[in-house]
Amino acid sequence: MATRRYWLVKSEPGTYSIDDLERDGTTCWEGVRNYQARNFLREMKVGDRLLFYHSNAAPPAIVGLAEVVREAYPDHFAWDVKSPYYDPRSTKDAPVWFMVDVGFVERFARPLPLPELREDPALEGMELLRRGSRLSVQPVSKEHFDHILKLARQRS
DNA sequence: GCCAACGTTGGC
DNA sequence: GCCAACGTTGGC
Repeated sequence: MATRRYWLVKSEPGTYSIDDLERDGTTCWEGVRNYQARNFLREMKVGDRLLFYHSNAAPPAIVGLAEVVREAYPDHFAWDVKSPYYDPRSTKDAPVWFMVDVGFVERFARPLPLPELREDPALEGMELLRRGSRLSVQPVSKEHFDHILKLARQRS
């Protein structure tokens, strides 16, 4: 069996929040329109863990945990002219964009705000913390992932 | 609301 | 292939 991998995915809470995922149980992760992020989506395996990050929030924060429940398949929103994610380059015969399905695992009792993460030497080198980092789907090392779970469970 | 950083587009 | 212009992301 392949080793489980770890990722971080961003979502604006006004668009889709961890509370929405908790309510829905599972959802399709549509709308990724960046090639590097897409390639990471396609590497995901069922059971991989996802840190759920709220971007454009005050403050931005890692707010919970999700898991991959279905591996990459074509993002049909790209075919829908009425969708904000419509992209005519993607066709049913040759899909360009993909999505996975994700399932709710937990909402952290203590969200981890970005400024706090930036100050943590144990997270040095994490993609999220790189200056100017905009990647909405990114791999996370096991060391960083484990540390973040530990932080989420600490009493403040 | 501002703007830095980044990815993409398209002229040449 | 270069690179300027543009649109978007996302922190602040």
